Amino acid sequence: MQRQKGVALWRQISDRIRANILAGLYDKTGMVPAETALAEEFGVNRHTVRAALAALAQEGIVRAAQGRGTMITQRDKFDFPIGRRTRFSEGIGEQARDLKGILLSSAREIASADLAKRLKLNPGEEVLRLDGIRKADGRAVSRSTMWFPAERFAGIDTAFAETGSITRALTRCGVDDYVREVTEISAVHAEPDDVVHLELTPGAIVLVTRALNTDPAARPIQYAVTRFPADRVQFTIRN
Amino acid sequence: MQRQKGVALWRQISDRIRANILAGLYDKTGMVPAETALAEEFGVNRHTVRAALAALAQEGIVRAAQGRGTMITQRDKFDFPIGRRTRFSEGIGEQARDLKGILLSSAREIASADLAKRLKLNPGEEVLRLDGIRKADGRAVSRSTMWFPAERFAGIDTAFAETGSITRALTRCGVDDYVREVTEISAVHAEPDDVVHLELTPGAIVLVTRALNTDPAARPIQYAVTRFPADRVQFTIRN
DNA sequence: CAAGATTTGTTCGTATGTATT
DNA sequence: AAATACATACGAACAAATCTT
Repeated sequence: MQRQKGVALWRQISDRIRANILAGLYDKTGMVPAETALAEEFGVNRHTVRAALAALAQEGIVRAAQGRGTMITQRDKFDFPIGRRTRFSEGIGEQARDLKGILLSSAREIASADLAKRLKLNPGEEVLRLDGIRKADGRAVSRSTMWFPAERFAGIDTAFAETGSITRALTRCGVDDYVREVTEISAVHAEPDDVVHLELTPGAIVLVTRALNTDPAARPIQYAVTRFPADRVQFTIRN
Repeated sequence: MQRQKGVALWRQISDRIRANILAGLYDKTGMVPAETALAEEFGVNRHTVRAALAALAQEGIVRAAQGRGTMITQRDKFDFPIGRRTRFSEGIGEQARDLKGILLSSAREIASADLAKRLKLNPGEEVLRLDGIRKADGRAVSRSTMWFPAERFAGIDTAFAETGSITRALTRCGVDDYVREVTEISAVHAEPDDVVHLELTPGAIVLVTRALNTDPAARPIQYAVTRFPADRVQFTIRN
């Protein structure tokens, strides 16, 4: 490896590996060669290769797994429209063949002060909390924690588990229509749980939405915090 | 430092430094002690401390500068509303005292195929490109590249430079009103230019919006790509 | 299933370069 | 000019997870 002055060695190596990936050099196995092999190839220390790979992992281009190797992870982005009629299934609908929601866990709990305010509940009232993930074509595209007023939506957990769709689960609870009142969007680094459920690398980016849905009478029916892998999802707001 | 089994040393140290920062231990100087000092304090190698600090820099909690030290950077988030009437100055308005837009550079160029389509221009028509940053209370909150049809908006570069506001610059060009047609939101890691202009750490998160504004007659007047530091900004969409 | 080989993850040591004070 | 502090790079060793034999 030639030492260009002013550019760190690991950066140069990172650029070359990225170029190799884009050129399809490793397409057969879908993996980057072992760190020791790359170190030898570029004539540098294994640490230097690791720094280069860490940068690529940051970009979401590769994903390292202990004992297995460093896999290449390149995929297209889903576009997720956000608006008054936002519905997950319809939004992703045409972009994926296989779409499913999976209920991870559910619980009945007392609403926190903040949550009670958002859902316009009285202090002490109970809510149903549902944790779930959504997959499109086998790839995890979101991870949600949702809260519903417990009294009105008893049984929505099983309805969601069976249908895999919030819209259909709400229909079973007598809500034929609902609208998205407000959506907040922010971005953070992936937490350990994100890494597991969304199949990300530590340090990857997660887009976070906090959304309130109401029924046609403007009564809050659901508050949801959803986390999306930023390398697989973007949002579109049409006005 | 006690070796908890199963948790990497640098992670434990990272957690302790973060706790120290949140506890206000370093508030006097606003800086973390030097790496060598931390290494001695925790009884580990300086590399291990560097790994811990790198993780905190990733989270946007600290920011290292060669030769100077590692500074603590914690701040509140601005909330940026997105909707049909989206205007930067009004959106941030009440959240900051001092707000200004700074023109970095401007150029007249031929619209790319993609851009011409978005602005509904004929192939070969020219556009004005403006690059600028916006600061709120002295902190950079966004970095934009904006394109305007060159013919209709001649002189908007100087108008923006003088007023520091797109809305006011457009008024000077005879556009009294405009609406946000569509906004795309995604998130990526900071590029070198982001690090410089938005005062970020490498690896920090940047929220990217791509927006199209039109005049009341639905004619496109501006296409803008804006990059926001995710640790300082979030978006809200009200429906 | 067990043992060994492979591959990434962590930690220490050491040295030198470069920017800032 | 000198001291300080972060940035980069190499070497060695062992741990942990995974795969192969």
